[in-house]
Order: sequence, then C-alpha cells, then structure tokens
Amino acid sequence: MNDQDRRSMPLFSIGIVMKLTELTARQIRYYEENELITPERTSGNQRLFSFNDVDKLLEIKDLLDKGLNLAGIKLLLKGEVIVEEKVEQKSDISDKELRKILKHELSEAGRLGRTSLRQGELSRFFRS
Amino acid sequence: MNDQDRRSMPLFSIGIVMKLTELTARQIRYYEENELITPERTSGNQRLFSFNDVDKLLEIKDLLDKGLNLAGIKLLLKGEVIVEEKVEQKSDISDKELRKILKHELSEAGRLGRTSLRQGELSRFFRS
DNA sequence: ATTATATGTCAGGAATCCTAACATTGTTTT
DNA sequence: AAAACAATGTTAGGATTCCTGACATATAAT
Repeated sequence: MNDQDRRSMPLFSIGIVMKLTELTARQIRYYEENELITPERTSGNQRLFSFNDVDKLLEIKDLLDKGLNLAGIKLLLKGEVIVEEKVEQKSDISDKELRKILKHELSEAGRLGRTSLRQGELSRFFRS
Repeated sequence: MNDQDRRSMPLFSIGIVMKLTELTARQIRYYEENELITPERTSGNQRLFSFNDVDKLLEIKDLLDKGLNLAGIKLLLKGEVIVEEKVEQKSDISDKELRKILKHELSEAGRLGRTSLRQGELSRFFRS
C-alpha cells in the first residue's frame, strides 16, 4: 500500500471532518453536491472522508475566503486551470469566466486566527 | 501541534477501527474495559479513537496471536515490563505471573495473510 | 428587481453506536 | 471432573449521529 492509497482511504465520518475543518455539515454536503469532493460511502450510505478529501476541504475554505466561487474552485482543484496564461483551444469555459476565476488570486495571504487545522497542515500528519 | 498531538487526536469511530484492525466491536470494547486502551468520547458518549489507539489495537492483536493474555499485554503496553530479566523489588505482580507473561514471547513471527493493516504499518501513514 | 450563490434550519427516517445481560468455548484451578 | 476464568459471540432497547429534501435567508451578480 503506497502513500496515495493511504491518503485516499475512507476514514473519517462527517462529524470528525466538521471538527477538523470547522465547516458545517451543510457546507460539506453542498461542496459534494457541486462535485468538489466525492467522499466514499459506507454500506449504509454514510459519508466516509479520506485525508485527500479533508485536504481539499481545507483548500476550498481557503479559496472561498479569498473570494473565489465554487465554480472557480472546482476548476482549480481539477487542475484544468493554471494560474498563468493558458488560453486558446476552445475550452468549454468562456474567457469571461476564466478572468473571473483568476481575478482574485494571489491577494492577501490568509492570516485569520483559526483554531483547528490550517490548509497544508494535514499533510504534515506523521512527518515524524 | 506536534506529532504526538497528532497521533493522539481522536479521529476514528469504532466502525472504522473495526475495518482497520479487523477486530469486532466486542473485542475493542472489551480491551477498553480492561484498560488496554482509553479512547476519547464524543459529547454523546461515542468512542473516538486516535492513531495511537489503533496502533495499540494492532499490537494487542499481534500479541494475542502469539499467546499472551490481556493482563500480560497490558503490562507490556504500559512499559512496566521489559523483555529481559527484571525481577525483585516486590512488585505487585507475582513471579508466577511474570513467568507466564514471558513464557511465550519471541516465538514464531507473525506470518498470516492479513488483508487490512499489519502491526507497525499504521505508523507509516504519510511517510511520503 | 430578479436571479443565483452559499448557507441556515427543520423534519422524518435510517444507520451507527451505546450498555447490559446472557451464551459459548477453551483454558486454568481446585 | 467440576468449577472458575478468560475471551468473544449474540441479542435487545435506547441514544446518537447521519441521511435527504424542503424551505428560509442573506449577499452578490445580472
């Protein structure tokens, strides 16, 4: 079992993810509705989140704070948009949408007093 | 937050721990009853296990396979017994118990086809 | 002003977990 | 051998957590 496998193992219930990310259940489910994350389910249909999922949620939170909307975050998470030039090739997103997405990037660095996990912190789990 | 903090964060429900360790809920609760582990609880009294707890459970499973009993495993986990000589000093455990505990140690190495986690494997989580 | 986005809140039901009690099997102890 | 003990299974009733769906609300975009 390699690291990628470990990172994508379904481990956490939604209650724990709420604490780890300080998001509400409503928010987490809404992000799934919009396909920003796709957590596994138990045989009884309850969500089980992986480390990767939690990481994504922390990033989503971060980007929302910076003013992006879900559509933009979705594209960023999918890696279909680089924060450089990248245009042409009749992609299915309009120029306007692209500009909208990139408009806010790289503004103020996040410096809010958060008590739980900060983006990027989860990946330091167990770097003993 | 250091690694020890991370390792002792209450994260996993009993259902997930069952899958990770391939122990039954009955077994896990029984080990807690005997104070081999002391998982946290949610505000609603449901158990939440840490990485350390899961590690301990995997070790318990291992040692049970090797013939130790819970009393002996408890002492080993508490680190009050070294697998060497160590006697005298009117400890509150009898010589007989001590011999019983050490009797089986270091027998055959575990080589059973397990599908989930093996003892020691959990600590390799995220050693990218 | 209207629509869209993101989130809150509530309700009814389903899944998971809790403790306690009793059963079972194998191993010591008497 | 009988009784006691250790470890685990099983069952039951109740509590907690999670599910989806619907409606409300506040802010932002058109």
